[in-house]
Amino acid sequence: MNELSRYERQIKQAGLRLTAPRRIILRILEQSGDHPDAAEIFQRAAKMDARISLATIYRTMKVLEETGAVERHAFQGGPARFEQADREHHDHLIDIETGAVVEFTSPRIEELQRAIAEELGYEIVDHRLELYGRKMT
Amino acid sequence: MNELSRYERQIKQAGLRLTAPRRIILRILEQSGDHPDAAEIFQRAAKMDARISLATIYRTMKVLEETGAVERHAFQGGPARFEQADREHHDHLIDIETGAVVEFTSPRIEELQRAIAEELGYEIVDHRLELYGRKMT
DNA sequence: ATGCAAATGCGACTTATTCTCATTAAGACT
DNA sequence: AGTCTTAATGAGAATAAGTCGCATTTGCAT
Ligand SMILES: [Zn+2]
Ligand SMILES: [Zn+2]
Ligand SMILES: [Zn+2]
Ligand SMILES: [Zn+2]
Repeated sequence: MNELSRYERQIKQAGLRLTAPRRIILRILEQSGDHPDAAEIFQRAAKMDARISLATIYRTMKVLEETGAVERHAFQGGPARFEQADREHHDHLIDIETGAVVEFTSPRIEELQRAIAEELGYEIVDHRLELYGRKMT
Repeated sequence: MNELSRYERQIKQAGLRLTAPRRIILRILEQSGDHPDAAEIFQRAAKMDARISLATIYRTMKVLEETGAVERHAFQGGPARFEQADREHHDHLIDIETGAVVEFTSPRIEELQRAIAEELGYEIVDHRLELYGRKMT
């Protein structure tokens, strides 16, 4: 009866308990192709188990972030948004008209960032690159 | 007696009133070489005129942002931080140990961003590039 | 099956920011 | 200088996002 998902295994390996709320939240993240915020995850979770509380969503997101299972983004002003972390690193372009989030990667930008930081005597631990744009006609 | 600063002129040209609180806040921004948040600006302003309220700081920062006099940054988690907008565009590296903010520019990254957005069919309206790092030993 | 610590639910709290509304005061016009 | 109009302010209430304290529940090692 061990049908543990990649994420469920990650939880256990971190010495954490695989509780019902965590299972549900992990399932939601696996199924989401978007970048939901805590309130959205809460709503989706409520459909599977109405007992789950918003505080648990926040706590779980923090735990998942710490174990490396999810990534947290804080786009312009809005609440934190999350996505699974098992994908290749990418950055985001946000459509300022529709709010749509487009993902992209640029090895050259990544390398330039590294070089810039190094020149300043720093080692990059994390970075954020967000482009805000509007569709060209 | 018309010793209007660049910013004060900007305010008037936007059809806004040049009030005492606005003068004070503008002076503070002119003198700050750092990236203060609303609370810090409030404290500095209180030294010049104790009547000024925090709500006015927030309102004024919004107005100044709209008139293009200041730029708003939202670094990792913390409150919004501001700086004058009359400088050359630059991005930021934040020291995760000390909180220090180092500024840098990279024409190559800027150009790459433009090219990426264009390829995706977008025109960049704004962007954020923040590096979070720790000093190399 | 039992026990204990970890995790949860709930509400209170915090932090950052915005809003409401009565009062003040810029700036325009005598 | 005095008056008027209305934008801007101060003070505090309200809101939004997230965290915390604590009694209760529950995963899971024994
Ligand atoms: Zn990147
Ligand atoms: Zn993404
Ligand atoms: Zn830039
Ligand atoms: Zn700067």
